[in-house]
Amino acid sequence: MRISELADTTGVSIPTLKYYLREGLLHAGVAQGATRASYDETHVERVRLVRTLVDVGRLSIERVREVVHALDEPPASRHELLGAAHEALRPHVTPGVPGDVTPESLERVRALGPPGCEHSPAGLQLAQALTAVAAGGWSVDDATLDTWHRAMLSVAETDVAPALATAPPEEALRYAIVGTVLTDPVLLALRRVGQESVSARRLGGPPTTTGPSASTAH
Amino acid sequence: MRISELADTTGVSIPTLKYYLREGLLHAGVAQGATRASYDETHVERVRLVRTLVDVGRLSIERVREVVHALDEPPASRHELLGAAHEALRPHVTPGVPGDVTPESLERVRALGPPGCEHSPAGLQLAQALTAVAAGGWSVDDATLDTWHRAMLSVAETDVAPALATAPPEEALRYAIVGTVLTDPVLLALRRVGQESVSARRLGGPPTTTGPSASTAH
DNA sequence: AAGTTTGGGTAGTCATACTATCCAAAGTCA
DNA sequence: TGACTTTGGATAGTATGACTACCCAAACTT
Repeated sequence: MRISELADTTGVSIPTLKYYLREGLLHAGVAQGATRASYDETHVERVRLVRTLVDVGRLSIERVREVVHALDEPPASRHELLGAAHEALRPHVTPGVPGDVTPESLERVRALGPPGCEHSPAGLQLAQALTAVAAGGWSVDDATLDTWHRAMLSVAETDVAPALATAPPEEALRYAIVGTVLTDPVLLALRRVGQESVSARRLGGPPTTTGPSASTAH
Repeated sequence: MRISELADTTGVSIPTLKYYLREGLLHAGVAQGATRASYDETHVERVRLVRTLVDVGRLSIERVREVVHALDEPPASRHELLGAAHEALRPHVTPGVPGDVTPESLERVRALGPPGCEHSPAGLQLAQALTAVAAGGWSVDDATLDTWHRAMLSVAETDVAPALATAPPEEALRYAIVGTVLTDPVLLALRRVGQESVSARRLGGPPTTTGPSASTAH
């Protein structure tokens, strides 16, 4: 497969592919002479991964580079695998604003999860998120946090598929990363749908603006 | 309060405040002569809102403008309020990639929620997210989606607070927007913490790299 | 009166993510 | 064989977004 075919099948332009090559997001094709190289399915798959991370996950090119480097050297042990995925997908922190966590937030994380979880990438992300909540003048009480924890635990039960345990490391890691990036928006959208349901029930109205006969124009 | 004081109390520089003024993110102060204007608590609060939306929510300036305009003209009815908040917080869609939804995705949304939900902002977001999942070569089966739906419904129960029903519209809308922006990252982090718990239990290891063979505790 | 601050405006900067051009060697088709 | 196309490799340019710098004259402060 030549670069033009790679461009055709992935829908990504040749200059952009060259850019990805330069930036180390895409491994080089097999050189066949000075002006020819051939690409295969692994390149198609990689390009699709990059596009998913960029378009859906809104990861920066730099972050995508971290992800693909992690894929090239996946951790040997199974328990490190999720940590690596979570590390790669850590949320964006705006430059200038410190990504610090308050001791209080860290303590809440410690109280919540299994022992040691406050040192895992996920635990750190939680602590940062809780710190941001407090900094934003908001608050989440312990009962609410517990409810949320249980809810997300039931989500996590469906996430950790057998594939994660049996597939070869690189594949399992890609599975975890792609699955998380693609389904995070689904969960957030389901939250909003749920809010509309609850609101309709509590406030006695339809979820959006119009009546039960649902014409829904606005 | 002069602009320099507003800058001091919010930690945002004067040029940036002027920029926000120009862009319509911040309402003008009360003019007191040609070269003086006074700002008050509403300005402080607005600046903090903008920073939260930008730093935590990663909203573009343009999107923030939409949010503040919505705040300036909050919908009269209570059920439109959540819709307005969800509309303002709709996820970023990359330019060039169509934000379309497939009929299949829309059908799944219709099957899931209350009648009419597929036309609400949240329902549309869900359909888009499901479409992106399929486009990314992933799949979410109906059982999983149902589990997630129930989980997020229990989250939503805690979200729709009495404050939303009793506070004046503008305040209720800000409450909904800020609350959602600040707590979305908490939920996603909890999901990851949950994944590490489940993985540790299933694969028989600690959640990350260290520690004793711990805990199916929770 | 000297110096500082403000509003208002224009213009410049910086980072990110691409695009565009150029070149010479290599392949392709007539 | 020779015109045409494609490629790899390199350099430079563009578009956008979010600020940041500078300037000015009219207040205001001391």
